[in-house]
Amino acid sequence: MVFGSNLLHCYSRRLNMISGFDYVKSNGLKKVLALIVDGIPTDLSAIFSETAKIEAITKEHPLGLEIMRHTTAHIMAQAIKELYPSAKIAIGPVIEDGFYYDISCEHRFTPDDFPAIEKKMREIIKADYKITREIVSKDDAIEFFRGKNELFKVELIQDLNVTEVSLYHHEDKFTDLCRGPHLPKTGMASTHFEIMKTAGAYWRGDSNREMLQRLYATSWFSKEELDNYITLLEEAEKRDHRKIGREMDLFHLQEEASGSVFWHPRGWTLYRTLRNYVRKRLAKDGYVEVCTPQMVDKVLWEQSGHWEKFRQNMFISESEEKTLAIKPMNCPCHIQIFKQGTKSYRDLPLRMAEFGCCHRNEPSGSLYGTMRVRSFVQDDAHIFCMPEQINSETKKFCNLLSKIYRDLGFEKFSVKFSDRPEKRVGSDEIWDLAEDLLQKAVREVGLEYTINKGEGAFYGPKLEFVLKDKLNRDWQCGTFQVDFNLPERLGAWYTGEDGEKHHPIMLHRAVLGSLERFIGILLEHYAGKLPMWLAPVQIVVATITNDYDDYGKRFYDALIESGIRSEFDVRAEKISYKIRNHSVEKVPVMAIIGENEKSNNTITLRKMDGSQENLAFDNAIDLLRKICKEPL
RNA sequence: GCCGAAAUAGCUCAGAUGGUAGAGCGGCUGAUUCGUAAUCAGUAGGUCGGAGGUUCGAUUCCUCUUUUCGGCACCA
Repeated sequence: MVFGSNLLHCYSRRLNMISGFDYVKSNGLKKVLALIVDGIPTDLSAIFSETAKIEAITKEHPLGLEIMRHTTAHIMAQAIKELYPSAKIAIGPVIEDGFYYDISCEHRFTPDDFPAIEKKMREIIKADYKITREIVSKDDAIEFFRGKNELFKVELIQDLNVTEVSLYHHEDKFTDLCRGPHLPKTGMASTHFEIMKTAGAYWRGDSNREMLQRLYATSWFSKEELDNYITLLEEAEKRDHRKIGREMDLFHLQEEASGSVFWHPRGWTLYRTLRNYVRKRLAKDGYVEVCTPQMVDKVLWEQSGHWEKFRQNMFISESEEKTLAIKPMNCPCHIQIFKQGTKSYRDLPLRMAEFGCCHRNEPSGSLYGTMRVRSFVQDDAHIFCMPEQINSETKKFCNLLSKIYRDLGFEKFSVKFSDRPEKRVGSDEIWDLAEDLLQKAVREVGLEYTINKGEGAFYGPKLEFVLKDKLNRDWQCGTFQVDFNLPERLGAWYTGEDGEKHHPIMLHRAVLGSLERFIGILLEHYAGKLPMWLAPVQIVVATITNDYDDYGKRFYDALIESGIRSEFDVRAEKISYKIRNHSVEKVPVMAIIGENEKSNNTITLRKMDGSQENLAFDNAIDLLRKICKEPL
């Protein structure tokens, strides 16, 4: 049993109650930020039964950092209120790596304001205000915040389904609505914080409501951790695919084609290499590849439901009397192919793939390099099958996906299982069956997964596959969706073993998602240093002086003959200049050719990390052929 | 789409209370022929994102607009 109020203090003896402070003191504990009492995170000021199960939260405890950051968020709000008394505070939660506070204020915050706010925060920490928790009735709390003109707080409390709420006071300087727990004193908050940026954010995440100013900040217990975090951000910035794409001359974007990528020769080589690799993997798994129209009459989109559900995102065109839409997805077209002729259960499963270019009119504010574009190609396929084939197709897909991710250098990925949403089509029996089969199949493959409750597509449950990159960032790429709906809407049938007509089940699936986005992920994951088989230029042959150009040419010709993507650098430059040049371009290997090589009929292969080996001419070719081979 | 910021040479960036712009790298030309991440010299690049307005004069001030960046919302 946990009580938040000090009013109970006087009864504590008689009821065998003890306060958190007493507990800490009597157990000789130090540097305790908060407690966990019978499993519930609690302030040190709390009073609880002597028999309660207690765990101390220190800096080392996972919750310690979170609680400290939360208190720091309150301190930031207090600082802002002191500097800008008219500011109204909304919410200030802890997030990964820090916290933010949403504020409504006449003053427009800019980074120039940060030092003053930070200074004020340090003053508040130094003043070491006591932080106390108070339980008040909902009505009192509403009255209190209304009196302070904190109308966001009033709205929050009104919407809470409780009779009492807890307030946190920084002595008489500042009060916030909060569930807690918090540090006992502002002085225990770390001074290793930094306000990072401002941004707009809708009140309660609703785009119809007021846009507030959000101040993001980070905070750590030690300077070292703060510095590490800043270094990590800098590292991420260096890996930015837009920057690397420019440096490696892979692609560009420009005003006149906002949201579409201009792929340069090197970028397109990477693109084709990736696509060909996936093609081969698909072929091995019994997929067939098709190509369907770019523009399709509105009528088809009306049948599929896209016209109703997805129209704002579609580019529309016209021709004579007809309204056409540029396809945002391939699925309706694949059903058209399925529908040609008659299909029997013997034709199933039919795995139909297409690297079709899709266009979606994404909101301008969401565009981001090649990661979020308006025109893109997915490694898309639809598997037409019978219900009893869902299990084996799921397993087959999961195996394919694991192989592809591993080949591309992603060892870790997680799986989310999204089950039936509230708004859905199809009977509960069908959903039971689909979820059951899908879940059973993932389990049989041996993949761990988490449940994403109610997040399935309206037509069926789905699996989502999330990659972890070298900076430990998550990227949702793969998807596997069970669809009972579209084949029916668009009139796809097959003749079953029973001689009756049935609608096939359609499995929508992609491993990489959009190739544009995936290439962005690859570039950031590898910081541009792509594995040999993906590198647009695999090797540059560089001579030390022009005296060795003939010998170098022989090697270069042999490389080209072997299908290795090579360039030949015979500029009258120093070898160190050439090495720097091609290192910046992230070419994985250079062949260095000078007197030593020519007179011994050898080649020196130098990797980007500086390591190198000297090999006989033919052995060098053999080695390069081997290491340039795609992993199939 | 919303809030905020930004847009100057191919890239990274500097600059002027309003008098038509500058550096480094890169490019080009020449010299250098060299052994592991920048050889030297010379030279050419700009409607200062676009359109209007104020002004004798605007890249600079104002308005609109496009795009980009950071978030929010969106991501069937």
